[in-house]
Amino acid sequence: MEKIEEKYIKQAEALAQGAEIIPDGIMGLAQKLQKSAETNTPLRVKLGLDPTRPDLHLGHTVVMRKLKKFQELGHTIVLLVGGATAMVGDPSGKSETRPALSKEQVEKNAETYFSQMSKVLDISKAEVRNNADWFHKMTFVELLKLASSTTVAKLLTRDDFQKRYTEGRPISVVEFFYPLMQAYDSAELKADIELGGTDQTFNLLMGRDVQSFYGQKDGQIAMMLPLIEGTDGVVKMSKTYPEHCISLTDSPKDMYGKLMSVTDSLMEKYFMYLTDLKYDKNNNPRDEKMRLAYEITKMYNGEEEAEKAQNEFINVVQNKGIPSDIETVKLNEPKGILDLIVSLNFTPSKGEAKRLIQGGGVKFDNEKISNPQTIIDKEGILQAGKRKYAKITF
RNA sequence: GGGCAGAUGCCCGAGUGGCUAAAGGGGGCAGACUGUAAAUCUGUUGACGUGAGUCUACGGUGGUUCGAAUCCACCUCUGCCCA
Repeated sequence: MEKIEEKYIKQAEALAQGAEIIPDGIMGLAQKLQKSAETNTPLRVKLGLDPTRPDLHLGHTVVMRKLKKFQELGHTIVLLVGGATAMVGDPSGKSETRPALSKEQVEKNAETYFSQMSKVLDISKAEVRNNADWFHKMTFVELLKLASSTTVAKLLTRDDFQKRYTEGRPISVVEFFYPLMQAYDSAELKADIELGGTDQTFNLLMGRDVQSFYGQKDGQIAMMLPLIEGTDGVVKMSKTYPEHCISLTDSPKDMYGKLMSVTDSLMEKYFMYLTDLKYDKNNNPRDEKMRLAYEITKMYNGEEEAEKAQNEFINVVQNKGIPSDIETVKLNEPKGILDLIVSLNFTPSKGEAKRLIQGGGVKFDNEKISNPQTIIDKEGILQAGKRKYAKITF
């Protein structure tokens, strides 16, 4: 390895913050950076996108924020839309083969993706590719060639394959192809760096192997970022568990609220990976969490919305007030409380509405309703649970 | 091709003829408390019905039985082993 200049090491250190890099850690990245500068060629930094469910959540932004740093240094961001891989589905243990998406659907989802991503990155400067372009016309013989680049033993070293194999759970052959496809993309794109979550380690490294199999000597390095846990603080934020996700398309109010419901112990991580702020453990944790929620809401919705969301939270949650934007429902005649709750979609069934009442979760004009037979025949504010309100008028 | 094991509610998982709308855990929802929608504790978690109760549900289809998630047959899917 040739001598690497100090400034590239510094740059690599800044870029690598919080990430794990294979091979050669920071030096591996520094080397890439130096070579890029010497040859005056921007690095090609790849990120794969799964177009099946285009909603981005805060977990995705960890990687996107990193990409942005590369972009700011003038490198090329290559966004790979997995139009073909979407048909396979990344092995996640419980995944099944996903339904094939039509070209139109993929494009539509990709659009949704980009509009959300542009809150973090400059999409117009990114190179966007779709692996359907090469996989859809790959011949079987070419596929065999790709398959010959690896072995079953090697694929089985991947954590979740190994786990499933030893536990006797199913592994579809098609899932075996997923890492190979992702790796082939890297060869096709001549990627220098590929970003992903730590769960992508195997796939990212496979990219190097496949690149060299196709004669690219200086293969990509893999940059892994930690997965952040969802609002429950246990399971990673993932589309598989939408209830724990904080989506970029959540309303500012929801985003703020969900952030406030994050387990305390997770705050430091959120600060580090989702914002440019630093967690101050000397502060009251609640105030720190409010600072966090405000900052992130601001990043994706602007200052004004963040302000509103915060005020709303203080009003509704901390002071147990009534939300400012509640729906007004006009009734023509008196209505039973159960029917009313269901018709407002506050609960999916009358049984559940009844349970909610029995649990003490329903109030009308701030008075607890305990009889499920109650008839609502006057104006007032109906509250079901802690988040659902409606103003009833006649 | 053959043998064995398995498929249960949102998820995991117990149950092997009536006491089972189905233990337990997770998650969800709610209540209490609090420094927050955190943590902790408690309750609740198929639908309809005020209620008694009725209906739907344990991979699918049939069958045995007064009665089946539980027994039988066939089918589908999955795993393991043998060839």
